[in-house]
Amino acid sequence: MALRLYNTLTRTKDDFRPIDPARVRMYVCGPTVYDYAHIGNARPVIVFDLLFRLLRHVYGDDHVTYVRNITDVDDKINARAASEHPDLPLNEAIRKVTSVTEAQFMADVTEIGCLAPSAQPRATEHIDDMTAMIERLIARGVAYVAEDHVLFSPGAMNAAPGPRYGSLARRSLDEMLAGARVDVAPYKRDAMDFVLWKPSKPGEPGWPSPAGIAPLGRPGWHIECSAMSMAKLLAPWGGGLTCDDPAKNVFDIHGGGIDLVFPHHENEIAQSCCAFGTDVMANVWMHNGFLQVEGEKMSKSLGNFLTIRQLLNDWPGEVLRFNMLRSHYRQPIDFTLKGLEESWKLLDDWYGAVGALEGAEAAPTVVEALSDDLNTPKAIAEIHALDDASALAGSLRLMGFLAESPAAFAARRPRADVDAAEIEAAIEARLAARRAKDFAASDRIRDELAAKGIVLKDGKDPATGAAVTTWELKR
RNA sequence: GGCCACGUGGCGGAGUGGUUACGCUACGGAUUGCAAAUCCGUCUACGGGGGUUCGAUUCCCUCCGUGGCCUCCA
Repeated sequence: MALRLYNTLTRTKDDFRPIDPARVRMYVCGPTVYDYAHIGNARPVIVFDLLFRLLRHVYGDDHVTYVRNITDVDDKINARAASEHPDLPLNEAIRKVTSVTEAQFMADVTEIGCLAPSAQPRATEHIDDMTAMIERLIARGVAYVAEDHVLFSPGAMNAAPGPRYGSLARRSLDEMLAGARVDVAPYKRDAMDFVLWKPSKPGEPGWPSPAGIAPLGRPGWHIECSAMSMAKLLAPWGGGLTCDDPAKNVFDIHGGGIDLVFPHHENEIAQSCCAFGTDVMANVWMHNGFLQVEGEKMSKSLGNFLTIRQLLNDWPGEVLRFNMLRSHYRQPIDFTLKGLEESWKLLDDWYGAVGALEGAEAAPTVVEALSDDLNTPKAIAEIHALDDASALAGSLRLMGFLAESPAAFAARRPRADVDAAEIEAAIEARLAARRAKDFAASDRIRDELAAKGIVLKDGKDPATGAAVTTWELKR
């Protein structure tokens, strides 16, 4: 069954063929660890986790390498560290902020059903790779030193043969210049030049600079992904700066949010392609659409800024995950309470239908839907069409659901403020009244419980035929 | 201002140049002492206006609306 993926680079949906048929290599831009991740951040994490699971299903669990980086060098981290731990030396405060935030992120995404990537490199662990790459870019004439900065020149890149700057975003340099709104730093030769390395301010974290620059410095944002993808996805297979074979310096899939297309991914491509002499950095570029909350863009000023952690207080992680996958990953998504309720109901139904089935296989129809550029709405429709509990369980597991027992999932419904024994007693009294055909009393008891939000479900014991009543809290 | 997406029935949400996706809700039936739950069934759509076509929700143009990006912001 062919896997087809939409490629932002070509704007077409094509059959996916890994460079190494036995080894799929994927890189996804991960979080900047300065604060709780919000639900918008969760979208690419969930989407590419699903792709990771599908690739493992198709190619085998041990034949997919998924790298998701952690950005731990950033101005926002510095600012947060300074304001949160004013008593500590900045570097220590930064370590504290990044380690706490990273642990929180991992806990959050684990709870929404995401497998750990094969590797999660931190930017600070790959500074040497970045400076080596920067040296290479200078040597190749596409980067230059100015006032202790190192800048990449898209103009120089486009003056040479090879890939064009702007081909991912489909914008020419002229168009970008025409749209530029921001003041151009004086040390730049050209407005489009972007920073590879910059000097650290006093007190900021700093590392030995490349290109003979004396002061300590720190990397620009884009170079880290070029360096870390090289270290984790090229070097282990013979690629990297010491390899002069362009064919070994390309990996399969690069993913992230659609807002990263420009400038982040465009710049990554420029850096990696110029450093390695390749035409592409990765063969397939995948981008997930943007997320809104209750029809509005999420922002702190609107007061609708939802962190994953806040949502997990009220909703099971699988409900958040399902709600996210109800829309196709490239479409915009509107995250709403109504949608979460509906998602929870469906998961409840499925948990009930599946029971305690173990080790089931996914339905071919579901795998096929997912193989068509992760068409999750179609996959969900196919799940609805299944009449076999085993295929249902297998299909849901493939998508990262059913991680807990039906009982554990059912217990996630809030019922803290009700007295179960009291309700059971009322139910017994009602059953007695019904047996006595005292329906007025029976209905009164039911109404009283309903007023407390308790819904009764009448049934029969399949063996004895005796009346049995269960209850749950109204949603 | 420039560039780029998206706009489907009460709601969510796929898809397609001509034949009811699917789900939730609502409604009808079965069931029930009556309900709830369950099962069966039913209804409503393709933002506005032009164009191409035998035929467009699907292609093209335009307008409106929403959103994204435009050099360090996920």
